[in-house]
Amino acid sequence: MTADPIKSMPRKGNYHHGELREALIAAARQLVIERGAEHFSLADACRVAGVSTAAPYRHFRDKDEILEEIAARGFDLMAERSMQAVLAHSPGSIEGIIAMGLAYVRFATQETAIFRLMFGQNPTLKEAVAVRDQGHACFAGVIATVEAYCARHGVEGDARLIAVKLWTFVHGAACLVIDGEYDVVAPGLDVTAMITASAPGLLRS
Amino acid sequence: MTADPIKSMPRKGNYHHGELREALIAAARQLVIERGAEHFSLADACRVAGVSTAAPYRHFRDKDEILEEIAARGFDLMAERSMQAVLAHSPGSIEGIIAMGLAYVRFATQETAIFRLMFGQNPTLKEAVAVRDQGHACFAGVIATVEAYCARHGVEGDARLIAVKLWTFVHGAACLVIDGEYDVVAPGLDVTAMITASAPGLLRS
DNA sequence: AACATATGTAAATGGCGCTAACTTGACAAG
DNA sequence: CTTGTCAAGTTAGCGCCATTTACATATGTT
Repeated sequence: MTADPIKSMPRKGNYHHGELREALIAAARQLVIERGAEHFSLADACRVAGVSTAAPYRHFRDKDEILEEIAARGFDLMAERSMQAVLAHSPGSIEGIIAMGLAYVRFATQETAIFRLMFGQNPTLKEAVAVRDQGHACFAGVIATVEAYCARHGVEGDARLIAVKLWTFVHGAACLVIDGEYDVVAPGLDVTAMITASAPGLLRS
Repeated sequence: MTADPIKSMPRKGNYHHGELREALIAAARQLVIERGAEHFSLADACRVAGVSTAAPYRHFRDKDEILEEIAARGFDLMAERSMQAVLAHSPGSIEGIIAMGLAYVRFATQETAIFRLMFGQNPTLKEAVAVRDQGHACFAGVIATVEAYCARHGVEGDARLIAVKLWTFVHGAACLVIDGEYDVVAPGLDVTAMITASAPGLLRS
């Protein structure tokens, strides 16, 4: 009775999964992407991972904690994509800053459900220290890039404030794009062009 | 047995409530404000209104429809507040435009849960025609105000594009403020000052 | 070999969204 | 005044979900 050929299918004969934590995160992430965070059920993730609905509670406090983990990794991914975009251009150039902003919006449109999870969906998620730290680390890259620009172009203003302005504009664009708000109000708007055109003005002071 | 003094308390002796639709919207709105849309349960709204959990289905398709109604009225309220802010200043002045932007952010901070409901919480909500229409009407006021400014100051650019830029910036600020993102990354940031300082640049082209 | 611990399961609880079938009250027609 | 109809309530129940409790099984240490 050790080997039940039916139940052993999802994990290969092991009573213990071995990597259930990662498997659950992967399953949950996929389900969030497919159906949105608000229609995500932990029970579904368990079915995908092939475990009982009680199993996650050996690895996570509750449903929210698994979402926090996904959000935190989302910040990682976004920081990585942004940095890749910056590094494709010469250091301290405005092209690098624009590329970073466009990467931000691209991330929001490509990983919409994750982006929504990262920003504001659930107020309790923001309390999570992990999420805050990742968000901070992600933004640190933006600051550094803007500081490089200011240094190279002799801008007198506070680099952090300029970075915050850029972030504000780009974040607003990302939110409005994924919500389809521009479609209602300004159909056919070229968001890329808008950001490219607005960047110099936002960097001026 | 016509008058049951116990059950008649919430509604005054009527088997039929009479204004249940409005009562449910009011109860739901209050609960959304208190606990956020994701922790709102229709059953709670029923308890507040003093009816059974099946009662709402005589007035709403499902839980989402009552949230749609609340979101749509949120756009009304926001449009009203924005217009009040504009009208406090001379027509076509930059002060009016700044006041409108600040009113937008103030709405987000004061009615955070409603604002979150209006923007992006639930993708299915956006499909609702009522919500789209209200959003459009709300933005129409912004366009008109910006057009008045452009006309008075001889700005050559497309008024609609300028309005979209302003909206983008202010929306980004509103989202980041209510998410507490500025606290993490730029503690003590004066959002009002940032918007006031950024407005002239955004209006330039 | 025996035990402790980590990690799984099954079963149960309580809440929710939603539906079906029944009931009540208001109102119009005769 | 009775009667029939319809809108708008109710109760009961289904299935799903999050979470907990008690139990079972691997794993690794001694």
